[in-house]
Amino acid sequence: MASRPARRNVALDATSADTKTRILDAAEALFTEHGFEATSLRQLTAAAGVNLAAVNYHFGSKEELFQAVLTRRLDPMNQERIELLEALERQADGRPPSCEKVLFAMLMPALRLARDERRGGKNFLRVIGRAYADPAPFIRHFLHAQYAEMVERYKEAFLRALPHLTRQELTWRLHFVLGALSYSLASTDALKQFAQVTHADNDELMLQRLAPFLVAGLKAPALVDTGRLELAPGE
Amino acid sequence: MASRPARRNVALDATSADTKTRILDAAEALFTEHGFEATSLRQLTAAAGVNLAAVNYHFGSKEELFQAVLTRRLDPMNQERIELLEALERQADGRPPSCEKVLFAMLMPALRLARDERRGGKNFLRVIGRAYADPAPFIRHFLHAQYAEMVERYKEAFLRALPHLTRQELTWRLHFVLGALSYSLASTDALKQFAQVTHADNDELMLQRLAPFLVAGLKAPALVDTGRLELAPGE
DNA sequence: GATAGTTTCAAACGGGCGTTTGAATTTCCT
DNA sequence: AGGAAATTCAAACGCCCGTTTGAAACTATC
Repeated sequence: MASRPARRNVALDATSADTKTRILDAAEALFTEHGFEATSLRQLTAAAGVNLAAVNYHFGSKEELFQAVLTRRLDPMNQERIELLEALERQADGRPPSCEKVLFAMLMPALRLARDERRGGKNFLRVIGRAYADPAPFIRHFLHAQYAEMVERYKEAFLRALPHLTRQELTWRLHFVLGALSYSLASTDALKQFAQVTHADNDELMLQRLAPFLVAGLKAPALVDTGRLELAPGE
Repeated sequence: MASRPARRNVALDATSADTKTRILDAAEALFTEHGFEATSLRQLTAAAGVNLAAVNYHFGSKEELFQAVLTRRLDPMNQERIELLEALERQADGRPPSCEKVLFAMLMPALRLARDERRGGKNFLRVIGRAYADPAPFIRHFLHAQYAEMVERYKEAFLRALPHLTRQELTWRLHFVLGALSYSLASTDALKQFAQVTHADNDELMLQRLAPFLVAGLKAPALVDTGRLELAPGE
C-alpha cells in the first residue's frame, strides 16, 4: 500500500525515470496543445503509453504533474538567466551593464530553450506563456515563486541601466516586457494565421524582432511627450 | 418542443432579455474569475438565479454563450476604435496621423470600457486578455474574426505613420502591442502581488504607463543597433 | 531463492459535466 | 377569453473526470 514512491536505496532508477519522463513529455505536449484543464489524465497516460494510475503514483496529482512540467524547464532557464546577469556584472565591474545587454541576458535563455528540440523546444515556451495568463491560482502562485528571484535581480540591474525610471515605473515596464514575451511565445500558431509568418524557425526570428521593440520601450521617457489620454469622443 | 427562441413578433422582450442579461453578467464574472473550462453551467446558472437549462435554451451551448459574452462588449469597442481612427484621418486630411494618435485611438476605447462599471468594466478586459491566450480553437477563431477588420485598418494607419517599417515588421510589432495590452489587462490581480500596485483605478494608470512604452517600441528602428543576439554562453 | 520494496495494472469509486426532454407555466396577440 | 408561442422548470441521460484500491509483476538485497 505504497501510495508514493520512497527514496530508492541504491542503484539507478531507470525504469521509474523512464515512466516519469514519458509522462512529463506527453504532458508538456498536451498541456501546450489543449491547456491544463482541457487535458485529461486518460488521454495523457494513453499518449505516454503508461497506466492511468502512474501519474498519481509518481507525481501525486494532476496539479503536481503540471508543476513538475514547468519546473523541469523553468528552473534551469531562470538559473541560466541569473548566471548570465552575474557574468555581465562581473565583466563590467563597477559601471552598470547597458539596458540592451541586460535584456538580452533575459531573452537568451528563452531563445536557447526554444532551439533545444531535444529538451522540449518551442512547445514548452508556449506552455509558459499560457500558464502566465491562466486563471488557476495554484499556477499563478507557483510561477510567481519560480520567477520571483530572477525578476528581482533583473529589476535591480535595469534600475541601474535606466536611472531615469523610478522603481515603480520600471516594475510596470518589466510587466509589459514579460507580457509581450509571454504572449508572443504563447501564440505562435495564432501568429501564423494572423501575421502570415510561415517560416519554421519562428522563435529566433521573433526574439530578434522583439528585442529592439522592448529596448526602445524600456528606454522611453517616463511620461508621454505629445498628446494625452482623453476621453472626449473623437472629433 | 421549441429548442431555440424564435423572433418575438412584436413588443419588448423584457422577460427574456432579463434572463439573457443575467446569464451574460454572471458568465462574464465567472469566466473572468475561473476561465472558460473551469466554469460549470451549474454554478453559472445558480449565480445568475436562472434554471440550468436556460443557457442552452437562450444561447444554444456553453461555447455560444462564451462568444455572446465576448461579442456584447467587443463589438461596440472595436466599432468605436474604427470610428476614432476614421475621425483622425478625416481631421488631418491628406497627411497621416501620428503614431501616438493612432495608438491612442486604439487604447482609448479599451480604457473607456474599463471605466464603464455599468457595462462590465474591468472584469471584461480580463476576459479578453485571457481569451487571447486560450488554447481552445473556437475562441481563437472567434477572436480573430472579431478583430480582423479593426486590426487591418490600424495596420494601414500605422504603416503610414511609421514609414521606416516594412509591413511584416509592423505586423510583428502590432502583435507585441496587443500582447502587452492583453497580458496587462488580463493579470490585474497578479500585478497586485507582483508589482505592489494597490490603487483601485489601476487600468487608467496602467494605460497611461503602457502608452509611452508602446509608442517608443513602435518607433524603434527596425534592427537593433548595439549588440546582437548570440548563443555563446555569457562571458 | 526467500523476502522486502518498488512499480505496474485493471477495475472501480463517487462525482460533476454539458445537454436533452417533456410537461408546466407564462406571455402575447386576436 | 382563448389559443399559440415563448419561456421556465425538475429530472434525467450518457459521458468523462481525477483519484483510489488491492492484487499482480517486477527488482534488488540477503
